[in-house]
Amino acid sequence: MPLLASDRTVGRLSLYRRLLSHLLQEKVRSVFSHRLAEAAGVTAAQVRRDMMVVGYNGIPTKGYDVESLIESIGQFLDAPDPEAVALVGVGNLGRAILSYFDGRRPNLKIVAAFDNDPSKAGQVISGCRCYAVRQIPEVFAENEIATVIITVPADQAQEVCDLLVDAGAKGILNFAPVGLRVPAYIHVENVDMTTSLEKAAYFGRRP
Amino acid sequence: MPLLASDRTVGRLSLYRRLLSHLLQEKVRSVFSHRLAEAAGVTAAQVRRDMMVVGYNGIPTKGYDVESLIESIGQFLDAPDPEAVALVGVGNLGRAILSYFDGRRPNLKIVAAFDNDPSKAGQVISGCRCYAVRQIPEVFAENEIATVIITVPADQAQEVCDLLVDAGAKGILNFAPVGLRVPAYIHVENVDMTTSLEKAAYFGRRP
DNA sequence: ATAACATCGTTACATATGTAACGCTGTATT
DNA sequence: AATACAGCGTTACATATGTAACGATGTTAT
Ligand SMILES: NC(=O)c1ccc[n+]([C@@H]2O[C@H](COP(=O)([O-])OP(=O)(O)OC[C@H]3O[C@@H](n4cnc5c(N)ncnc54)[C@H](O)[C@@H]3O)[C@@H](O)[C@H]2O)c1
Ligand SMILES: NC(=O)c1ccc[n+]([C@@H]2O[C@H](COP(=O)([O-])OP(=O)(O)OC[C@H]3O[C@@H](n4cnc5c(N)ncnc54)[C@H](O)[C@@H]3O)[C@@H](O)[C@H]2O)c1
Repeated sequence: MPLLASDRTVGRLSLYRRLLSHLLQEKVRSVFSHRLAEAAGVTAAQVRRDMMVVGYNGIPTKGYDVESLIESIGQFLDAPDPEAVALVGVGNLGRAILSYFDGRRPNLKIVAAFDNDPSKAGQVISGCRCYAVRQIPEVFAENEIATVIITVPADQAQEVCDLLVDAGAKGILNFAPVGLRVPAYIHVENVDMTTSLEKAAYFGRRP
Repeated sequence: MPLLASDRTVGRLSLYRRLLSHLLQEKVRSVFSHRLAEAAGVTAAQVRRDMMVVGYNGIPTKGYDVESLIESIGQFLDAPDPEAVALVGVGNLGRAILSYFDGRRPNLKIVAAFDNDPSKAGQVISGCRCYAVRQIPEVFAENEIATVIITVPADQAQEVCDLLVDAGAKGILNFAPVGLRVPAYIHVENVDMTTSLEKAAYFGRRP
């Protein structure tokens, strides 16, 4: 299993897996690179090339076996054991995300939420328990949390980020519209909705 | 003003503008490519190259004038007149987005929200009026809406998308985890949070 | 005034990413 | 059993994107 996979490739693999899961729900057993490509919005060659990365082999005239391909992508993308995820900032967006991920990916489950609003502590929102910010170190240690989601106001994001890194976070999904300063070994994935909306408007205008 | 700008370039320009706005709030008048690059997480050469695209010229030893650079990027990215945006699906995520964009970008304002839940129609949420789905054509025509945000459940997204395209949408920001089928001249910008979270986890694990 | 210097704009180069071509493989059909 | 063929894996190619190098330029200090 090669350890090399580009950012883009990982993104597509994640997408393929979701599409394959839908197919499985519809009792589809096998799929050709063409069809998977069409659903993902890429070329068939791209799909086949991505399969090389995960080391999965299809069968000519049969295509890919949906179930075992999901399994293979999982082995490549996921950690060996289910992973615990934490979210910080139980506001409008944070609550929406908690409800969205509730029960969605068993291997990547949000098990703890943190907020500095005292009234949040102790609550259970969308199946996720809320804690005070000062409890981050202990909860992270108990659950071996390495992946976190930041949904606090922009002016609080860096401060919160530092706490999370100290507590052992390695991968950060950041929704605050600020560039976080982190050590080199930490990975930050930014979701920038303002930029996305401006891109939609720009390219919608100029085809 | 060249009409060529890659997806990535547009994304960075949008980011630069936000960073520059922050600088302006702090009364910073001018900025060097190095500092802007650092804040954006790119190289100084990248910043200078991007400035070529918008046709803006800085001054050696002075750098870029913050205020006029914001103006130039705006002329490049934005439509000549303020643009109206619509959102469909006033649920958990939709409401969070309405509150987030409320009064943020004057040139790109969410003026209408749509939902098929009758109790939503007539409400005003975060300064945005809600309508029934069947009112899409008239409201789009009245406000010349070309950019839309889709936050309906996945199994409703394609249907809603078709309505929006018929009503004149050109740029679509899609939060539903499905690949939308649209005519070639329509631009779809997907925000895929599941993929983003899986990427954060994957690259956090393997540096 | 002029020389020194930091930064800019631009061109040339390097890497990353995506596309297409091609031979191989396994199934189905006669 | 032989043959046709559709799809796969792989390699080679094309394009897109990012990085660095270099000469031009304007400001500041002597
Ligand atoms: N709402 C959206 O759709 C949206 C879209 C894009 C980006 N964002 C960004 O996401 C972040 C959250 O947005 P929101 O709309 O949910 O805001 P919000 O104000 O509704 O929620 C923020 C939450 O963070 C908590 N908080 C504040 N400081 C904290 C701290 N130091 N430690 C822990 N918790 C703290 C608050 O108590 C609150 O519950 C912001 O940075 C915003 O810019 C939001
Ligand atoms: N909540 C999140 O953080 C999150 C994250 C990523 C993606 N998403 C995606 O965003 C979408 C919305 O998520 P949500 O959590 O807000 O769901 P939600 O159920 O809270 O909201 C959906 C809203 O859409 C409305 N709706 C349903 N069908 C409609 C139709 N045909 N026309 C108009 N309106 C319709 C519903 O009345 C409801 O108000 C989903 O596709 C979800 O997968 C959500």
